[in-house]
Amino acid sequence: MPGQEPTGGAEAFTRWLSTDEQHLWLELREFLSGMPRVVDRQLSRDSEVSGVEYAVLAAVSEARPEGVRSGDLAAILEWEKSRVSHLLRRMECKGLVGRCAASDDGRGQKISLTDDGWATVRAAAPGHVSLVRETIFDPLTRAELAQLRASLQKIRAAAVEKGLW
Amino acid sequence: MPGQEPTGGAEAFTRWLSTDEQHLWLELREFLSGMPRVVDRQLSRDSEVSGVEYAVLAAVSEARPEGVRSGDLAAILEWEKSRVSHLLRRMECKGLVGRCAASDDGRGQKISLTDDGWATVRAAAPGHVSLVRETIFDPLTRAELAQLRASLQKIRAAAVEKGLW
DNA sequence: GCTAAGTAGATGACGTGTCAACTAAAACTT
DNA sequence: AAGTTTTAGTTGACACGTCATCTACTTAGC
Repeated sequence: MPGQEPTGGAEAFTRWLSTDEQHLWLELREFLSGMPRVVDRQLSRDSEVSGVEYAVLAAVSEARPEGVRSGDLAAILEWEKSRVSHLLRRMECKGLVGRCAASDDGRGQKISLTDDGWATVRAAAPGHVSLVRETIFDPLTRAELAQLRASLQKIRAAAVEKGLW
Repeated sequence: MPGQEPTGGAEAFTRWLSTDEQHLWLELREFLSGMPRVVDRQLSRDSEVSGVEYAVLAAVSEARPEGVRSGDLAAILEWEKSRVSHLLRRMECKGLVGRCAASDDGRGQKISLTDDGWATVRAAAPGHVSLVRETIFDPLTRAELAQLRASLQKIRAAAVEKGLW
């Protein structure tokens, strides 16, 4: 539906989408909004964390044990710093992560998991991985997976080139 | 990073992700969070609407001219009713859509575009379609597009089967 | 050393999505 | 017709992401 000529205007040389293209774009849009919801739902049904919280827990759990700088976390996750900051505040309130002042830089903190954070990520990981495996890796052949990855990379590259990624 | 065994636990028979699988899953996650942002950014840079607003405008613009029921809108967009309701309220404030009581059903309203809504969607459509074409349809071959669509459908089907879609 | 520029991160405002609870009108039941 | 159940849609609380702005520290230039 969004991709078709809006009834009435024929002003410019826009190459509107064909019916086939519209179907794919629709499928893609549904995938973009639906898939994160699926991940979220599985996690908050089977554990006490949301998808984004899990991403943070997992990232911190894989960093050096002294803790990670919140800026590094933002880089790893490819998120905005403020997004990380907001989320860390909420997660600190829940007792999932702890912050302590960085020794070398008076501005930053080292983020690390609390015992609760560790317990939570350990409890959540198997279900999460199973979901990913059962929805992504099991239904597709190796060739399809490779092709999928290549296509996503091409799309991303095109967006990067337009300066919008 | 989320998909690997959380250091320390070897309790259960979880089939953790291989390095290759982790890379694909990472690519996919970046795609899931990055792509909607790309669409959003293009729209709010070149017009006065967000991605979700555009989706509503486009959907309403293609419905019968008397207007659409908000529930139908939710079905078309595959959104929750409350999401549609919230968004319509905001869009009504901006003067993009109008509501009038449905003649046959005292509960519902018919949603339709205001002149402003029409002008907005007509102005935004070409740029939006160009973005989609240039990031999705131009970089990929017909075969890749067909394959992409098939893969997304398989993934979605697997999620539906798990009752999480 | 002192000022200027840059960096780490926090914060507030705002738009957005979700869930659960709610209101009111249909539709069904007997 | 009165009561029950569905259905349409709204609302409020809350989590979340983005943007612009702010503070405090660090670094570079002189």
